[in-house]
Amino acid sequence: MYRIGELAQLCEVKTDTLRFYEKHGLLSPSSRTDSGYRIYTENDAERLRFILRAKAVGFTLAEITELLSIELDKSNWACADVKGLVDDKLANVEAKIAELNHFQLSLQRLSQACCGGPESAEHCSILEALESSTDNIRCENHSHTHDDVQFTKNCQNKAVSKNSKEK
Amino acid sequence: MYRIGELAQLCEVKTDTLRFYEKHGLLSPSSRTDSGYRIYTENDAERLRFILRAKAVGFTLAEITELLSIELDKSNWACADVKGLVDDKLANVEAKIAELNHFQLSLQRLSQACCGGPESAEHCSILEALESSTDNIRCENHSHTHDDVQFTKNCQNKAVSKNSKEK
DNA sequence: CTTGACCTTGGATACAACTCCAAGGTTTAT
DNA sequence: ATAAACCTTGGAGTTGTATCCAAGGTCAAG
Repeated sequence: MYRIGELAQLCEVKTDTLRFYEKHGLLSPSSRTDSGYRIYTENDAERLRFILRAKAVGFTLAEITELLSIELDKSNWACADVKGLVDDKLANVEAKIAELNHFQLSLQRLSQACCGGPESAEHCSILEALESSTDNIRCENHSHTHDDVQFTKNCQNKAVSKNSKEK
Repeated sequence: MYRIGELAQLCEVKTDTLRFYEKHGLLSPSSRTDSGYRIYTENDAERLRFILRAKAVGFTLAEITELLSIELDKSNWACADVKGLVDDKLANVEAKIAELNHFQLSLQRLSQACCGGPESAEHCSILEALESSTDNIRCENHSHTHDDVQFTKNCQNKAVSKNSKEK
């Protein structure tokens, strides 16, 4: 039997979070003291751990609600139902990964095109790429020959001095 | 010169979005008609395209606000500043990818452990994994020998019938 | 009997990026 | 002159997941 603060500490969540889960139907205390304090059983703690594990693999609270309703009535559900939820989520996660991979690639290209040096950003390849089509990013070396003397000034060299934070 | 609806159509956003960007300081029309209609110039349209391109590589509106303030005052910023924003974002995106990859792996393991068949979920490996440590997921075949006769009933076989949706 | 740590409730706030609505004014086409 | 299509404003709603707050009740120690 735990009071809300005890369960919270045990599972490393905040009491607010437990009340939030209760309000949203994920986890209600099995009973209350006469004075109204929430009392959670070991069973409730297990349910909370179920929730937290499901969160840890990426499920949203809405999805966890579904999982919980299956969990409480297993015999009326098929493996197919459960696996369906997992596979839907997987597809969902993979779609997000694909989007982020796209962002990553674009950002890498932008980053590579820019010297990152202390020079004025007036001819920064990144800004230029954002000013026109994102597709054709060109290195600062040959993007602007506004000053032929500084031909190589804007690329590669200066970058080294600043980027000690690269792992 | 565009009215809000024209610019919206041109750039495939909603008029609400343009007003939203204005309210948040990203893009204001260069002028208004006597009756108060917003009037956007070609310059404004370019600025909008800048915003949309930045969004397309993953920047949030807050980050785009920074980019725009650099863009409007390039000579007082260095390439390092711009590249810094890109690299920060890149790190950010990569962190999210890492998290999602973790979700993906967990979900794949869960999915693989479950037959996905029409059998009762009473011994579903996915639910069992969520009931206890997420780490040791075992296939339904050997997870429960509560009924030796049905040893292979719960795995692999039935899955084929349902999963025609796998691409 | 007071202090401090705990608990209660309802409601507000936060983030991101819109999206929608109502009530009314303007423009354009017929 | 009137209907359709456009525009204005301020403000509310959405999704997801909490987090925080204020005003007050409860409990155990000293």
